Amino acid sequence: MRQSSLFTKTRKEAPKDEVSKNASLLIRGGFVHKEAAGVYSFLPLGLRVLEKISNIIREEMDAIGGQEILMSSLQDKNIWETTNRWDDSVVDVWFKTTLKSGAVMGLGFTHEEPLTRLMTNHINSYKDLPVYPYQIQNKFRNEVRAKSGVMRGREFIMKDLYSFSRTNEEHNEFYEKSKIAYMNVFDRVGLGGTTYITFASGGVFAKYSHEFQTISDAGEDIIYVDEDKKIAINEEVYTDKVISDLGLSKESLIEKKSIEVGNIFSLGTKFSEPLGLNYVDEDGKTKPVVMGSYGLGPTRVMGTIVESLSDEKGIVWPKSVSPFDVHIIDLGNKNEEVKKHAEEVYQELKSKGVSVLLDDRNTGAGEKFADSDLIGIPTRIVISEKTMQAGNVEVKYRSSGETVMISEREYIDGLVAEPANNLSAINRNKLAG
RNA sequence: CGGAGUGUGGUGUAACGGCUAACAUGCUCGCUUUGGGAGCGAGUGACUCCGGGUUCGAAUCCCGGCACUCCGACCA
Repeated sequence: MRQSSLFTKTRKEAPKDEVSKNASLLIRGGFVHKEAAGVYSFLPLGLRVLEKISNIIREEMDAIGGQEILMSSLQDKNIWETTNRWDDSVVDVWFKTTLKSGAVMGLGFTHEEPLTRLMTNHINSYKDLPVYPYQIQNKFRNEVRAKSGVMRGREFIMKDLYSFSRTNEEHNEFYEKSKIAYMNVFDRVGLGGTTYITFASGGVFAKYSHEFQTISDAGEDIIYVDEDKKIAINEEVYTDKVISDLGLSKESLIEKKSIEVGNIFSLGTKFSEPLGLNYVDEDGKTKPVVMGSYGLGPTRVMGTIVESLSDEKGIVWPKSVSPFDVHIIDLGNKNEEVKKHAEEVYQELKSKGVSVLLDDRNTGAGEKFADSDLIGIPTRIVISEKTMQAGNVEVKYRSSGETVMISEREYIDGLVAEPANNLSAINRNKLAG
């Protein structure tokens, strides 16, 4: 894409009412637009990042048997009354709205109820199980206090997968697989090193639920991390008993602030029983389906990446989620030869399947560099009189700041487009096993 | 929901109760410049969040509302 035609502009200063680092940088870079507290629109650059994150999640969910669907946001109140989750005194984050007829509907904050009911149309026999539908969809939560930029919004995007299994054993098997899939996601988006599987309160059907917590000062949660075992305990269940149950010792646990980027729950038959989601087993008996739910928010992941990986100059996107692979800086404003050449390199890279943002604007070099740092594309290529005369390109890596002069031909020929699906072999094997 | 704070051109700021609401940035035009937000000049752009009140006079003081931010509580 040509930057001259990109309708968003960067800003030197963030609006004064944006304090959080993620919103400040995302707004300055032109990734998002704030509509209201906790409500953000995604602009071209931001949407590209969001789609990349979502696609990574899709690949990992599909790899463990997920089937993507898209459910409605408007929710039928009757079904939520069945499980006693309609009343505002029980669930205080509902947005509710009234139809012309006078009927009241809700805007979904999660989807256990409607999906469970939906699945009664499709699950009858043990032969129909297990099954793992998921969606990536806008969720609405009427938070009393939105905060931290895109991290805690009133409208946000969430991937929610629900598992439907015959037995607890079958459920547990999938539950363990989902942990691997989740860690794959966080690895791939660049948060692997700082994200921990965290034990949290489980509810009626399981001793624990599991959260995926990324260490960050911008976080709202407190967890206790065991660095060696790569697991953590949420403050809410941090007791001597839990520590010893998990085979950990207090001495090796370090208190950290963290961001909850995902969580998975065993639901047992909490929803299948009241909503009548049963199946006939091999023995001819009717049994309730065993369920689990698995949440992961692409918008929050995006915010967490910004919080974790940005520096004083701007964002530093990992390649896997960057809006573009390469940022070409064309310094040939007054030199048609240079301009033309930058255009040629742009076209050639595009033809190789490399996604490129070409800064062809007629502005000063300093502004181009500053914007490039802010936008945070991992690889920057500078094309100028200097580089052209030498037959070189200057390649600068956003994360390290390292600059190399390299033969242009050699560099272009060496570039290979990212494969659409780049699950690592290691992760593949883990899943196969 | 408790507490605190803030609302002034697109953005960031200034203005004792008193002249035509100032400065920077952005944007437009011209010239200059071209490897780190460069320069000069000319323009453009604000019913000072909304509604009342006090006053000869309100961006400024008072009341009400709305919005936003922060701290806390909350976060199936």
